[in-house]
Amino acid sequence: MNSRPIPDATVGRLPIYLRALFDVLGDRGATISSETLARLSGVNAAQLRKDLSYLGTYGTRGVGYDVQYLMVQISRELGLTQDWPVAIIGFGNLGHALLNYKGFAERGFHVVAVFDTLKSKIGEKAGNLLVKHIDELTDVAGSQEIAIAIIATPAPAAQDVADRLVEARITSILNFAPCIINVPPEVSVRKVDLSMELQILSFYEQRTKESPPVNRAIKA
Amino acid sequence: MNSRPIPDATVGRLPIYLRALFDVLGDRGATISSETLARLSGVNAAQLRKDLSYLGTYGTRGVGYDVQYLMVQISRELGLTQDWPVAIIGFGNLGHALLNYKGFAERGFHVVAVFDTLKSKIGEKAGNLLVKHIDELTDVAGSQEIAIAIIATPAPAAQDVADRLVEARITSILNFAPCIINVPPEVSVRKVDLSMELQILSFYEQRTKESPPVNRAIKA
DNA sequence: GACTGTGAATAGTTTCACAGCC
DNA sequence: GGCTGTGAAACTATTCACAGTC
Repeated sequence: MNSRPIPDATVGRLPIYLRALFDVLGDRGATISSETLARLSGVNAAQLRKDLSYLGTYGTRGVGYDVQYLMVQISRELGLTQDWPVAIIGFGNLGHALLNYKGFAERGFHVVAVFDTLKSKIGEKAGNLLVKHIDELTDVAGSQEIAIAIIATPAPAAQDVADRLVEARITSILNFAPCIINVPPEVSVRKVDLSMELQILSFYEQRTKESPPVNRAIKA
Repeated sequence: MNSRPIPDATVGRLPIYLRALFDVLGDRGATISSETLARLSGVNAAQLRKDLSYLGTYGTRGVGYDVQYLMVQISRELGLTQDWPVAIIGFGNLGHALLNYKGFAERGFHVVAVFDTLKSKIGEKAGNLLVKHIDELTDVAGSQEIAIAIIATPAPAAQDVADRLVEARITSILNFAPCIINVPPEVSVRKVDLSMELQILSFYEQRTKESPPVNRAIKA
């Protein structure tokens, strides 16, 4: 079965598989079994096979998956065969860290513009870019064909930034500000909330302290 | 129904509710309906009510939830009524951003130690702390009773750091390095992978470009 | 009348287990 | 024999719809 809808849960794991394949990438023509790739990815082998089966029939029974070929297929499915120009809004500590993060370029994400509102930051050097005022967003986004933006501002500014992003016809937003932003339904938002992750850890930490240490595999 | 197991999916949403309540926090005794709180949190009202019902019976029919009281209950459930000393391993860009992130302290997470391996970084100022060599991890973690650590190193160093954390009896790890780390089952790990989030956005972005713009609410 | 709490229904996800192919 | 692909089973999560309470 090859045709459409790939479950959201599967989509969320494809980048993990891709990373694992990248790490294991050896000779041309090397293959990997579902068992091995699953272990490297921290999932169950049956789940890995089912996930991959949504993309197509890329394995060979009795042999496994061709590493290179599988990487190409997953990349294509994720839309990583093209370059994605990305904008970062907010050039504080987090904005700096994101700009310098090597993992983006590896996957075809190129930061092509950095915006802020603070007078003091406008014109500052950001890698080989200059920080622009957010009023230039629509112009720059249009001319550079930016579809993806990263919000790295404080929470109070996030909704205003989101509104501007929507106006600039950006359709995918990664939000690091610790708040919910409202956007029209055709815009995709993903949220990374740093303190949220710690709170979830705190929950399980407390649990294991209360009762005798019991395994806790955490998901989602 | 009050007794135990709170679903993982619910635990993952409690911090969102807490954030929304915090934002709406007004007068003493103010109440909020499941409808309103759900909207602010970006979830369905029935789901919110079911989630809260796992914690106990904290609402009043015909009225809603007392904002302050509900915040206390959620905080208690998440283990946020105590302070959590936290260590950051890796003092690069991301380590800096995390150290300066205000959202942690708000929820009782206090960075009490920062480690690195680079000679040049040891002794450097990190807020009101000094960066220590990772060899001191076990000593410091023991004396400061650190239970939670954040890995903010490059990927190749992450597994070694994780092993040291386990040895230092740290039981909760937030991993920002783009790789899977192996730990014994009694240790909780959560992973934040920045480029993974962009890859998932890329998938949905590509989808909407292929077919006429269709709503895409993304979860997981 | 307004709004919560929750069984029942539905939808989605994971795991099992094995047929089918190399 | 080894390993994939996948129906069926088991489990988990979400949503509906309404009885119960203020």
